[in-house]
Amino acid sequence: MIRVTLPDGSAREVARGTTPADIAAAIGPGLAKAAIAARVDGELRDIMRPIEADAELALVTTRDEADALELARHDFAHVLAEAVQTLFPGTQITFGPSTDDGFYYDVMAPATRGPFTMDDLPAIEEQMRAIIRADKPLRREVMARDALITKWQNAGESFKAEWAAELPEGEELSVYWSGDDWMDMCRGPHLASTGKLDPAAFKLTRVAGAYWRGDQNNPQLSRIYGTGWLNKKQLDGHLLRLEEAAKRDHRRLGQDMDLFHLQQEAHGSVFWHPNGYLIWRELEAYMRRAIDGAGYKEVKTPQVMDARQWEQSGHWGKYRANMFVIPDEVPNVDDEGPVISGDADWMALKPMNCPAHVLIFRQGIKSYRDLPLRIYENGCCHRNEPHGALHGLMRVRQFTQDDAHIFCREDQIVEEVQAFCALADRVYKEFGFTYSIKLALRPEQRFGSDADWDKAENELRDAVVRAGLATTEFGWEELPGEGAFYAPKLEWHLTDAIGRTWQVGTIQSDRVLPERLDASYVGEDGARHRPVMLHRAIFGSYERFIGILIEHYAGRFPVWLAPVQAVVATITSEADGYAHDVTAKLKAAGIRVEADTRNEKINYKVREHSVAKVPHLLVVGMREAEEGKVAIRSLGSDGQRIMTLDEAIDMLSHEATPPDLR
RNA sequence: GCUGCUGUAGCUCAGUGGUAGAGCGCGUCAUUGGUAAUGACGAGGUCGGGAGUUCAAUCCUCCCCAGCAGCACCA
Repeated sequence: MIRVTLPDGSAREVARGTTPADIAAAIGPGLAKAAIAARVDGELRDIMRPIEADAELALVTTRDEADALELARHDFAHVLAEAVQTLFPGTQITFGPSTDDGFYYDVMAPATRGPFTMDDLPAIEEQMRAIIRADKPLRREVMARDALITKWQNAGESFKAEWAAELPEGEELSVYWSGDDWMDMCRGPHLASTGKLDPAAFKLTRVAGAYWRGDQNNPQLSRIYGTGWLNKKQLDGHLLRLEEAAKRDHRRLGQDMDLFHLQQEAHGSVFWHPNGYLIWRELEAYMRRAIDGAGYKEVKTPQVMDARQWEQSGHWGKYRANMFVIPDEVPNVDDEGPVISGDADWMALKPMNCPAHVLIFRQGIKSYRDLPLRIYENGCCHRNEPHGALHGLMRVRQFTQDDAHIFCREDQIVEEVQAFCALADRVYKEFGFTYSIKLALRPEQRFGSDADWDKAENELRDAVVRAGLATTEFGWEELPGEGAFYAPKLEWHLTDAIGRTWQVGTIQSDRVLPERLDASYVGEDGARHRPVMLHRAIFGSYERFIGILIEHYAGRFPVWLAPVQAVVATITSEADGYAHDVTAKLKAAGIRVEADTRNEKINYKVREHSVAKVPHLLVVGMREAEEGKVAIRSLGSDGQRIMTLDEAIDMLSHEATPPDLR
């Protein structure tokens, strides 16, 4: 007999090999029906898996949503794989986990056909439903590793065989049977049968290529994605959320609101339209006020530098594949087009600003009294990114960073990092973001001794602790192996209005580049010392940050950022004169305002400016003209507020004031 | 860069082996209307680029470019 302790503290003596399902049945028929899995000593397990020793047992029901979703999604993935193999014999299966909103399975289509496409999905979905309706029991079986490898090899499942062969020798591996005719190697757990899944709670969403084991050098498989839930209501809710997110897509809003465009002749580089560039200019002005107040000096450095400079900084060796390289020569003017002689020196567009900032530091002789020296630049960089990586404003080939480098002494690092934490905190809050901070620790491939890394990691950790931000409330987390090769880094992850996260800000300490580029200062002792260089950014890049803001605000920018802050719209042409007066006064008060005196009905104008997300619409007809008032209709509200022109100017001026100036 | 899909008017999209169509937008005219689309008329496209098959290609084939989704990449 073994002793099983339940969450309420009660214990039961049961025969060895009793299953959680047996215990649920013994407790009551309601629980027997509701229980879908079990936690045995904290580990999630099949409800039909026998308990072999004394244990703490908690039965899992669909009310334990996180566990239930995880189980269901994992099962959906198995059902997907079974369906694909049933429909397309010869397909090899590989790996199929659950995801944040569903599941996927990577399969290798049989050689007789190409990769799977979207067109295959409806039939696969139908087959999955058939498997669910058949309510096939999911049975766990333990097999010897070697027997399993042989079995996979015989079945022509080379990927599965390869994988099993990498698991420790002599280990027993579990497989799961779906009925008696299909199995997959899997650690589990699973629901008791396919019928526990809701056939209306999943949808296959897309097909994409994915490399075997995530390695570019391996064969590419077909990854079939699905979204999976416990019931149809959850699925519908999820699909609705996806639609809502799609409406916020910055590429769509960028076009609708006439903010920017991209075109193939300059792919990966943004054409900013007047409306979009107004947002940029406001952000730039905001950031200048921020860095001026925080003791930074702004600089501007060359776009193109000689390759020798990049060799010295190390970029030529490590980063050249992503650099735009240009010959320093006058092109021929023959009809055939430019020919590169091969004799010219190479130059390159800067992919980063750091070396140029070190070169500024190196001009003249710096004293310890000059430190910390904080050099800021709205630095326009070019990086030749893999074409498949480009994405709207989020990943571009030309971008402008809010980039600064702080040159300081060892003993100033913690203080500087702490000050940066405070600055970043203020900025992110003023844009309405919450955030978490993560510390990316030393990677496998790195420069420097372990002692140096201990020191560098401690400095960053220390600063965040002292800033009081290293708490779970701020999502503090340490990420082993994620640091840069020369230094650990702190990362700021923003959470936007609909709960998505974006990594933007960063600060990292660097002792490598000052060494390579021979930056030094004269210390109190009269000797030369190496400064430490802190690389830091808050927006990350203007392009990406604006993209994030568009999605965060769903295009409804706060007034201070809105490209057009107000429109004065007339009801009849008799009010045109008054409308122009109002517009002129608002302009004089610094409001970005336009007059709409077109020959259109007020309904039309209201609709158009609402769709364009103009924050305030000032409607004027003869009534307002005679009384010197305006009727303000604000975005997001149906009503109107009648007020005098002076009151309106006060209100708009206040709202149009950037948060840091209020 | 890899796999798949897509590329037709400014935008969203139909469509056909015999040199193209809608809605919105744009222009003109009428209308002066009180809070989410007034009506009529009109202009506008060498159907992403190149090559091939064909009497004939926007449509079929091949190559290239770009976009989308995912993968890989993002010191």
